[in-house]
Amino acid sequence: MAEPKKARATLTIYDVASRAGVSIASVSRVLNGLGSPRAETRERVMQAVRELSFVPDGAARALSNGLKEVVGVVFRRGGEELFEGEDESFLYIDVINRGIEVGAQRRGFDLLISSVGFNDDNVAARIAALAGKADGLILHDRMLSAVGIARLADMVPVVTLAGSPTPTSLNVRCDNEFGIRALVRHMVIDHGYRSLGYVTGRADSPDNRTRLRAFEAEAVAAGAEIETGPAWQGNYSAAGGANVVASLLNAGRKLPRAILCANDQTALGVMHALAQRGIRVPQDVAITGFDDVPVARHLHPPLTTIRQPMQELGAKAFEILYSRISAGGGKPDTVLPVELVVRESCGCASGSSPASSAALAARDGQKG
Amino acid sequence: MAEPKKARATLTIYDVASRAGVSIASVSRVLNGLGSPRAETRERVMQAVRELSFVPDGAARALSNGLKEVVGVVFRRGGEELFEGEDESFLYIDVINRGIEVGAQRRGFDLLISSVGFNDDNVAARIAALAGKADGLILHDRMLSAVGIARLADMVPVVTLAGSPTPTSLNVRCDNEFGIRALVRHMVIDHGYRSLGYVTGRADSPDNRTRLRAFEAEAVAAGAEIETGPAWQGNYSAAGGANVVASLLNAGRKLPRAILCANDQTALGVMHALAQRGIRVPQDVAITGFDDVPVARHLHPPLTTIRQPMQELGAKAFEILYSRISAGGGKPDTVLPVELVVRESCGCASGSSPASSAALAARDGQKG
DNA sequence: GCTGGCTCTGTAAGCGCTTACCGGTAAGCG
DNA sequence: CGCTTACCGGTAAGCGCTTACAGAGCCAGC
Repeated sequence: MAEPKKARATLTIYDVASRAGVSIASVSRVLNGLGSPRAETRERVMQAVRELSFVPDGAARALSNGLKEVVGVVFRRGGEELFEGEDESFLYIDVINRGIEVGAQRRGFDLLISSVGFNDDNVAARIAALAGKADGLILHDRMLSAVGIARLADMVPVVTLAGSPTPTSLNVRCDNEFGIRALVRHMVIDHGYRSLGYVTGRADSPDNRTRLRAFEAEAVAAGAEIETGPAWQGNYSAAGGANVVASLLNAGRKLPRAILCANDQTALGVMHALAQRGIRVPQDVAITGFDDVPVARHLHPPLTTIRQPMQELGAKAFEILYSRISAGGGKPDTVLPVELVVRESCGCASGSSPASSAALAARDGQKG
Repeated sequence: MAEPKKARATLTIYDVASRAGVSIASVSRVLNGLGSPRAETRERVMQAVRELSFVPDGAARALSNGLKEVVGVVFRRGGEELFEGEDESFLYIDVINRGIEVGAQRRGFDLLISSVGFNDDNVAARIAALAGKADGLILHDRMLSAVGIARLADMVPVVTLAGSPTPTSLNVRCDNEFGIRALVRHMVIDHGYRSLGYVTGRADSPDNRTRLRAFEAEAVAAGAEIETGPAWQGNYSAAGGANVVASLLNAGRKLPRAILCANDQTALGVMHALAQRGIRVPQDVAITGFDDVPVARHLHPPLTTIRQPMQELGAKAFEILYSRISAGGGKPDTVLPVELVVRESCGCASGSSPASSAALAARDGQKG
């Protein structure tokens, strides 16, 4: 305590070395557990490190060994008109990020995150700046055009989420098609609903297109009537979902018996709009989501949805990026399985068994 | 397009310089907008940069000018037994982080985030590693002991959230006391509830102690009966809240007319437990939260709570850290105002005016 | 026509770390 | 007892950038 506090004039490995009476090389070796320093040497270094509260500078380290141990993560922040002024839009993004973090920590990496506003101007510049600070980038859905991604991947390893691989970037996604098919089968075969609607996500999302196509194909195959088209265009936000219902109703259209939503947030908005008109879920209209975000189970009624292993998705994305960083190469497109989560918004009773012929059939279909 | 792709053998400023036919100093100056390069020089550099897809290395830059433009953010991830196996626990943390990010972006900083599991062993080491990669750290509530924080602040500028300043670290927090007082007054004076319970947060949280004290003081002042004690000990998680209610009920205790919860997550758990027992909110028991997390308005009934300007809290924390980084010094303890948000869980009717004598009185009390 | 003063550009010295390489010391062997 | 072998530890050369300093043109003025 008599120790006069070292002035905040950056402490370096030289300070530690001189205090311990050894060379900087020894300090470095002790700190990194390399070589085989004598016990005494090690102890003196550790002692000095403790006394000085020394932490090696990450930038210098990175510069020296060419590895920053940082992965950049870019995602889109709210942006479009917000539902009741709030930003629930980042719910699922955060779950994925958590997964990335879990994977990263296993390798001593940290996450450098940067969210992009919907109408930020200098997006490319910001992402480039981030790229300079990281060893690789993970891009959430819809961050950049395919060209933009390809260009970016020229500078730094890139993994996209729920997108498509480019010649230089890798991609990880969930099995959307299977999920939608399971949902449609549950609604049509298990519940016997004959008319289905589908509120889409943003038109520019690959995931969205895949889901819509799967919906149409499976519904037709199951012999149900479907409603789609411009009136059913949502945008992955709760506000988008609410809008679709409001417009449909205002136009005097009759709602189908069941409405599948492109994601849980959309379902949230749809249910909200339905509740405002006094339409009951699932008695009048059954609703399903997609994602299984944390709040899905807390809705009234609890939302039947497709669970994407989002945390795993993030962890996988990191692993792929990591192996690309350290070894190069890597599988261009990785698909993760999804799972039907039956709750009550589809019309199933609380606590009833979710095991259904349709779900199983869909699953078999996937396997076969 | 004939251009053979530069091999991924890190592109440097030298490559750009030789391609543009200028020196590396000129490249650097152009990239940073320093000096006054001739238009032709600038153009040639930019051209080369574009052609090569060059991005300057952040580590080298940081090493050279002593600024990484990175803030480390540390927070605690779920950890305790999770409510229905999910991690809603990071809801409010993410809002704060978003605020930090907004502040950071204004200064060209990015966020390096690292969450700490509840029983991770090497927490101090991980935080130290993070410190090495950042210019400063923002620590969420309950990350480290006061001693640990002080030690950390020896190495790097530190700002804590909802904690207390130490001789070397700064702190930013919300006005908990005012919030609790406003809530108590609303319940006792506006609604006339005579018996109040308070489900606490984690015992080791400064915020929690402040809130509990304010609750007791204000309730007594308002002439209400209060219930506290070990049976009311929560832990800021939904599971904690649910447990308190379950234990109380199992012990045959009668619940007070109104229950204030240490935060929204706790309230979520309490309401869930109440619903399972068939106890109605707010008819049988009124509930309030604290935080106003995004889902609070989507609960049934919508949750009356205290809105903490969490995003602003984050932004403020960054600004304070930034000025500390660039200028040193800084206000040790910053307090942000909070606001009563009246919804329905307290017993107010949907859409009724929140303006109340109690809230205003409490506000006046604060001003005076 | 030559010099002083400007402007722009290049050279080189670090920033704090890792690590290849080499020298010194001690132990092992003939 | 002298030389080899092994083992530690120290010296110094970068990693890719910024920037102080100095040099090279160029114009204006005497």
